[in-house]
Amino acid sequence: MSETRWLTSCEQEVWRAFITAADALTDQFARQLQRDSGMPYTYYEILVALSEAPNRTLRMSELAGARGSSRSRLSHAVARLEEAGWVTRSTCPTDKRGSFAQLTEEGFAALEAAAPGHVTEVREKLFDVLSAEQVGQLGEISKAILRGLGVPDPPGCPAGEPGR
Amino acid sequence: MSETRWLTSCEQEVWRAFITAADALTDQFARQLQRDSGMPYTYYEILVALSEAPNRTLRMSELAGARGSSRSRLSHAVARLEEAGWVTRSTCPTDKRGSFAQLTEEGFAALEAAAPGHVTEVREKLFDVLSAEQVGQLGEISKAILRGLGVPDPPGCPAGEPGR
DNA sequence: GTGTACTGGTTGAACTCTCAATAAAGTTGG
DNA sequence: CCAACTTTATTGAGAGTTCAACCAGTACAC
Repeated sequence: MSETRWLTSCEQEVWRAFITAADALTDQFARQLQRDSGMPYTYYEILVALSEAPNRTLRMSELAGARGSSRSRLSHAVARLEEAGWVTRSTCPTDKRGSFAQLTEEGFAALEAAAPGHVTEVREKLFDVLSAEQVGQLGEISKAILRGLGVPDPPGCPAGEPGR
Repeated sequence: MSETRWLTSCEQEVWRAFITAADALTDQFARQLQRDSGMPYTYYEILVALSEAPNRTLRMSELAGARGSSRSRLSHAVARLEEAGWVTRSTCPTDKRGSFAQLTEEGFAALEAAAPGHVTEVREKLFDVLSAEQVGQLGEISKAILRGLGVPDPPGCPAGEPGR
């Protein structure tokens, strides 16, 4: 054990600004979604993940792994989503321990209804306040953090592509 | 109402990397604190805010405002911190509606015990994985986001100060 | 003064998340 | 084959957050 390497005042400032901004931002999005679409942000993410999967279906464990969610959390969440009629569960025929979660039409409709408001919020509160250069920097910084945490980052846009 | 301005694929990638990184990072810190010091991150922040206040005392509303916490949340949290013996409450003599929260010696000791582990985590998982340039960029980006959200950012280090 | 509105803070219920325990199905090695 | 282990998913209790409702106490008006 060595001595604690304390933060310099500059680092402290950056740290506080970052944690405050990240927190306020996620809070903003969570509230917007809850208010306008009646779903927590984590549930929205589940619906998004399912909507992008082949046949709009994923194993519970894949769904949990897709974002850093625990199995337990997912069980509770999907139970709730099933109540809402947005997802159905079925057991895997080849491995009877496993469960599939599938997005229903209602779930997809709910997602489509929620998406515009959410995207608008992300654009206004994040991309509109940053320069193109800063957006690039933020991407690099985020990836560096993810690497440091041992989270695999998805491959992406090779810096210069027009996009969409 | 105009058309939704959707995200380009590059923007999507940055957005996901950012939200994932911010999430994983805060999660990491929250777990580390809970595991090693038995307190949630928000409680740690409350103790920090109190420790920096004159006489280690703040009005409940100031404490709530200091970070984006609701009054209700603070009431519950401080009630819990009082149970733990880390904070005491007293009514304001000039305005009998108001309450003061004051950090106890035990609370200060708990904070001092928790700080090194937390700071070490912040250094390893954030500052060690970024270049000095990126740290500066992250500071600017965070401040821009805060401005966009209407959150006043504290004044700071004028770019070039050695720090601490 | 009394009525009205506002502010500071607390409370309770509903909900989400975490952690530990559990059940059930699959895997491995003698 | 069967016992020990691992994996997949669920469950229940406990803790924190949110939202709405709620008391005081204060401020402003007439």
